[in-house]
Amino acid sequence: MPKTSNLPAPAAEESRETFDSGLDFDPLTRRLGYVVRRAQIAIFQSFFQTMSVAQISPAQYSALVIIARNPGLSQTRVAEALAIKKANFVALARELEQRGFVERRAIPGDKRSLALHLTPAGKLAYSELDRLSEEHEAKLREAIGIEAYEALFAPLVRLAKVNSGEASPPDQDPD
Amino acid sequence: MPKTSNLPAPAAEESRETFDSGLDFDPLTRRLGYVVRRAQIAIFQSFFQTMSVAQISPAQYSALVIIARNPGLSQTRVAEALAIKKANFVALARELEQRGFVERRAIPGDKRSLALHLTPAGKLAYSELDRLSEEHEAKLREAIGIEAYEALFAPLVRLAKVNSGEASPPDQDPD
DNA sequence: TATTGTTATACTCTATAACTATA
DNA sequence: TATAGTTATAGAGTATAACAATA
Repeated sequence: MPKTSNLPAPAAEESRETFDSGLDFDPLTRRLGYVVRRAQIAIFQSFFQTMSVAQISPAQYSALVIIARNPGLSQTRVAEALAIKKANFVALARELEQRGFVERRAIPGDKRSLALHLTPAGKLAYSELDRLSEEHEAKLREAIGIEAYEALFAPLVRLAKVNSGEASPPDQDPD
Repeated sequence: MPKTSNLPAPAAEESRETFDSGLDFDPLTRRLGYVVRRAQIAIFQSFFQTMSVAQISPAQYSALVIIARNPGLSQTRVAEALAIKKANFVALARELEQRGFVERRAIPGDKRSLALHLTPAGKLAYSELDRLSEEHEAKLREAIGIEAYEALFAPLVRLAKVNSGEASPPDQDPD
């Protein structure tokens, strides 16, 4: 077992943590977008490693979660939930269907929509994916400590909603 | 306040903040990769809005910062610092050169390398970009509060280094 | 008219291989 | 042989427009 270093977090003060390569990253380490992007890339790489046995991408996994927890949604609704354009969700849904994880059922009321459900095989795969992804979370927790880990979610979710309402800055020139 | 335990416990309370659309996002809101990705997308969109007057992308901005703070680096070194493949950095560097922000100087010692420097126009543009990007940071700070904002950097930088050393998990089957 | 699923398409990012000129 | 800059290329991811079937 790797030693659980629960030292009181580095505290960030004046010696702000930076990236390797010994260069001056100064303003960048204070640009949240840059730091979040670098973290996201690293986390996805780590995710691919942990999930490699399951051959599942982050996007596929997120779609399976939404379908598993909200059975019967239409493709458009699932795409909206994931903030994916419905046109781009077609290939993703088809892939999941061809792998036998997802079924598209015709709906009585509306002949245009297709209701998405997990197949029995999909449910089985999903429970394994849930276990693997939780294993991945554990790796991330160990990397940064449980308090820091837990503290990240709320602010990041709020950041994800930045822009949600606003569209036009101070001075707009309509026309 | 959540008690600081380092139990492998799932903790995570019950009322975790989630995304809009009223659907059940349950495991996803506990998947750091998903939350970080959604935040990154929103922050970049916000960045594009704030920086629209300067017509600069996050990647271009990050390159300008590295060149401004570390004058004389070769293209390969700048690309490495930004975790961009040197092949993909060519177009980026060329764009910055054509806009008159960056100059590529031949080096006396090595005829292969090109040393990158900001031009006077580049330095002028950079100071304006610095102002605008700081303005953007202020928006993000206001969105989530300054304490949460400040607390994000250190753990995210550490997350960005996940994987940096390790390549093979516990059980590997070489060949 | 509006909406669902779909196709086609384009544009950006990213990853790999290979070339050239130097070293 | 190795390295810096470059080209070409292929693969993802994403965005828009448009279409047929249905509402």
